[in-house]
Amino acid sequence: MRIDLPLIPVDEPEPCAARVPLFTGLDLEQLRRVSALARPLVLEAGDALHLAGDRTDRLCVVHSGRLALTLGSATGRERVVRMVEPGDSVGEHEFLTGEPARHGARAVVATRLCTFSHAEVARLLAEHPGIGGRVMRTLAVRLAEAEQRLAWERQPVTARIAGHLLGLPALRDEADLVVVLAAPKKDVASLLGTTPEAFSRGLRRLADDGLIAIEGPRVTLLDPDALEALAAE
Amino acid sequence: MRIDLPLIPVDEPEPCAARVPLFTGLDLEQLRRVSALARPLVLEAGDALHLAGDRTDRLCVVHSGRLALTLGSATGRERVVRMVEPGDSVGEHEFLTGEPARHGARAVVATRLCTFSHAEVARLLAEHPGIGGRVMRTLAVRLAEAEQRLAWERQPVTARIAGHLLGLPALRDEADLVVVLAAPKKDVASLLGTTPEAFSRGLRRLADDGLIAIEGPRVTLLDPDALEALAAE
DNA sequence: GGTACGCCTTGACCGCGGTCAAGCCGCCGC
DNA sequence: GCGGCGGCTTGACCGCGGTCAAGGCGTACC
Repeated sequence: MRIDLPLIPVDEPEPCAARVPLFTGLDLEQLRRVSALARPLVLEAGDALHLAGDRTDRLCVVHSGRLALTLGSATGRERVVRMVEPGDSVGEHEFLTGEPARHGARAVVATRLCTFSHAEVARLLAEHPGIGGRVMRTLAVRLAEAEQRLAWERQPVTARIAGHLLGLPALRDEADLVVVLAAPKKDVASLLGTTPEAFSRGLRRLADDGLIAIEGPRVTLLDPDALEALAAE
Repeated sequence: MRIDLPLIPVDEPEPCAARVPLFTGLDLEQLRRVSALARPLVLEAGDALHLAGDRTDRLCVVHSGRLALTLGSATGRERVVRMVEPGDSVGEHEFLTGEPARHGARAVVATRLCTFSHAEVARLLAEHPGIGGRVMRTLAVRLAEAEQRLAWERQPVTARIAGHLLGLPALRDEADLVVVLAAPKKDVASLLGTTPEAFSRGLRRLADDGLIAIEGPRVTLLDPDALEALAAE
């Protein structure tokens, strides 16, 4: 279910655009003008932003929450290929190529975003050349991540899990590092290219071996070095 | 073994830069100036352009031949994650982020390329804003391809092979479509995320089922519809 | 010519992980 | 409360494909 309320008024002290890396470098006045173009959008966990094949004419920037981009055959066998984190954007491919969306995009937790029409983005790009450079860098980094995952696919599930856990933002809890899974386990499993069952068993094995401790979505990294060794194969 | 001869003199009727999509849109005079900056390079099959971790300060455009970009652990378990075809370039990530090369790059057939220093590329980007857009689009398309492959990884080997064959440029030979594998089979296997043995068996099964005929690297697509059905899962 | 090497194929084995099924649990609505 | 549902876990099964090994074949080099 979608709600179309302007959650982030443009006359807030900090314009919404200021929070997204895409627009760093713009001065305050420019940020206000950019923010004025944004149309806010709120998704609840499970809501679809769009489906694969949809025609979309908006570029979306995530402010809080998280989107899963899925790809797959019509017969339900879909896979999460990327997570869109706060500060990230989605829809560059459609903007740059004019094609319909190739991913499905679904909120895995409650998510707030701002959307910009393709025409507005094109104007922003023309007026502020620095933005183009940031788009390029973002795309290059995403490409590197996707290819990294391709190379990981051949490794055993436990190694992929270890690598994934190490890549999550970690909190210090006394002597231990604690991470929180960014999405329901079935989605994390899909992102890692496996099934919920195998993911569950993989976590289990790491816990049995004393490398981690599991409490729901919270995972304590008891032995980061051993996890590194596993992930590096 | 590398040879550093200027294979493509800058005073050729058609400047070398004219052949690469990156520079389409520049006029003849601009193309000549760009081409004057290029340093040509020739690789034989098997030669490495650079290894993972190398510091590189050049962006390379492939004129003919083909590069395999590999990623993987130090222990020899490397995987081909992308092929760089004529007209494509390699080194954008390093140019945009300043990091050392994350892929290894190796010629899978004899390959001619032109290289540009990062400083020259930066100047070209600043002077010709249109190039930036093409870089973005190229990166977006590569990203889409990488994510497509991620989604394919869960399918059986024969399905991935079918999809790969259908993606190759096809020649008409009388009533049949014929494609030629772009690299030694072991490299194609790696690109598809499997082993030479499984790839060989997969091709065999498709041939036994009458979908294709194999003559060395030449593959005749006897039943494209059935291949499509397989690839679509 | 002979030898050696790399690529490809085929065979045999077997283990990881996908699949199906059942059970548990928390959450939500009635 | 109760029932239903969806997410997660665990168990059992087994098939795909990874691995090791051997052999054929083309090619390069001496």
